[in-house]
Amino acid sequence: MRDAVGAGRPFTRSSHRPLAGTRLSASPLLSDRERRALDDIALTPRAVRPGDELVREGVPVDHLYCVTGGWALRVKMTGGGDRQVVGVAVPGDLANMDAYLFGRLDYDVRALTHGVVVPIPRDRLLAAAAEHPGIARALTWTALVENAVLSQWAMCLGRQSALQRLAHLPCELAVRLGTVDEGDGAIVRFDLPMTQEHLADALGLTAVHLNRVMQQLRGDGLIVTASRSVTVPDMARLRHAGGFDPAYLHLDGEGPVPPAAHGDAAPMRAAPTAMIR
Amino acid sequence: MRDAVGAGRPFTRSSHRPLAGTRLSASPLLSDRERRALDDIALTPRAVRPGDELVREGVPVDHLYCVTGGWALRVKMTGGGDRQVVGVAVPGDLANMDAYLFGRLDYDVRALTHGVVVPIPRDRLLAAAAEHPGIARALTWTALVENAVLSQWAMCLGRQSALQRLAHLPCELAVRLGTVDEGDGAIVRFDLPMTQEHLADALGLTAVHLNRVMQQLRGDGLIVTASRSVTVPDMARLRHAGGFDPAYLHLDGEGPVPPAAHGDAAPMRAAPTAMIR
DNA sequence: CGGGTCGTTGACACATTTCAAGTTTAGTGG
DNA sequence: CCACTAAACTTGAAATGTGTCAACGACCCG
Repeated sequence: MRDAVGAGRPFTRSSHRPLAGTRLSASPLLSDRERRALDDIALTPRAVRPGDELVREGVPVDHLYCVTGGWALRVKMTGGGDRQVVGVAVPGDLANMDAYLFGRLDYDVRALTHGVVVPIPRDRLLAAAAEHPGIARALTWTALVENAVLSQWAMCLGRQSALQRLAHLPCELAVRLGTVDEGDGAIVRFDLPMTQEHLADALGLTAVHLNRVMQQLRGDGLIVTASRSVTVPDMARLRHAGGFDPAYLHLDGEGPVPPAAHGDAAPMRAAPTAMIR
Repeated sequence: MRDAVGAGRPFTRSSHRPLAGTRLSASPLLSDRERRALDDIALTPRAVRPGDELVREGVPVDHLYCVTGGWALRVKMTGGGDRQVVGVAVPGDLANMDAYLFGRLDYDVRALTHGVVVPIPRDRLLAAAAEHPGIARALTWTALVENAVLSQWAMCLGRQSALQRLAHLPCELAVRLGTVDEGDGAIVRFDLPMTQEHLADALGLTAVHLNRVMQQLRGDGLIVTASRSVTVPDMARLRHAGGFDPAYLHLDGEGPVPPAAHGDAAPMRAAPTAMIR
């Protein structure tokens, strides 16, 4: 049984490599030189607290925020005031890629937990991408993966039952957190700082109904929930219940490019959650 | 009343500029030189017929397909065999951007109508993007817009009623087709070659229920449907019903970059549908 | 003219929402 | 460390939007 919280290599954040361990920086599409160039333009990490608004819909942003510790949520508001979570940023993720090319975003980003974000100035990133093709490529890769995740969410929202959706989400998160490798390991535990209301907002459900469905999942022994973490006794069974197939996450670097990667093309994995305080 | 079919400037496809009019090629992020480089690597246009499968889930692809005429749908299948449309490609769109960096895709792409696609070899595109920063940037832009659209769909699927979703879709399509500019013009008509079943699959509904909701929209005078086209008597009213705000489409080039664009940085607009046969 | 796709209807089942309490848990300040 | 308060989680009963099943009608193309 692996554990995303306690275990994992310690998350070293020498101030010279603020992006180390980050999904973007760990991309095999980057050369070491490019990786360094990225670290060079990153600003000094900033602590965030639960509920902090990193980005507000419609308000100009000129930084990309790379979440190196804690979680953040991307949220859209419907005209009627309903909330829909359209993205979850776990350690290693970019919270607002769109800021790379869009002046203003059409969603909010809020910190879900205490955490750390590394701001990356848009203009310097644009310059870096222009100079280093690998950076441009890694950014596109990131956008395309987000795309694939959103497509999957759309499929779940449109065509799966509440139970399937709720089963699907932890499967995805476990993989993205690096808690479980592609093979469906046995018993897995990880932090899940989302409240039931957050989960409902992500899955297009009511908090009330989500609660009931979650009880069902618990009753079936598919998940065990502690205070703010989940244990999955049998990953294979949960995956089956949620119709989960990790292919869409494109973890295997089955990319087209026999990458220009030389040096530390380490297998990508999210940095373990590094809370503040 | 503008009309996307009959009207519009004729779609000239001099074999030397196969991508002219395309969203990618029209990007203000491209210099003329880069635009030419794109055209140079494009292969000769290929005619497709309704139902043709451009891409199949899991099968390796090494071309991006730019739809220059007709429509194509991106479709994901659920484990239980249900269909979810996760993307609509109208003339000017890339049908399978992910092929740029992913070996295999996690969705199918099928031609919805007779049409024309311009294949772009992945490896040559990668090389071109490495050489021309503007191309890399335009590709990322494309991916980010797709992202924004998917987020919006997720919000609709998760939090809007059947009626709102059905009202929302034509609003989006009208804008993407260039049938209506940002301001909400008055009366608008355009081709909508999707069957009710396609629409249902896009909106996460049953064909039966979609039919009923559509009757409601018709009854309210919000849309008028002809054989395979829609007329929107009052765009503002339909937008209101669907909670549509075009901001997420990022049509206004409110980008960060006082672009390197010189020369024909024409306002982007989809090429009018150019059917074959 | 015929066959198949597409659209339309009706009656009914059911998943999910709504409303309106409770109960537990976590966070905060004394 | 306890008390207190707000946030999170549960529960029940009733309303409703959407799905299901099954059939029929209209249209288009060959």
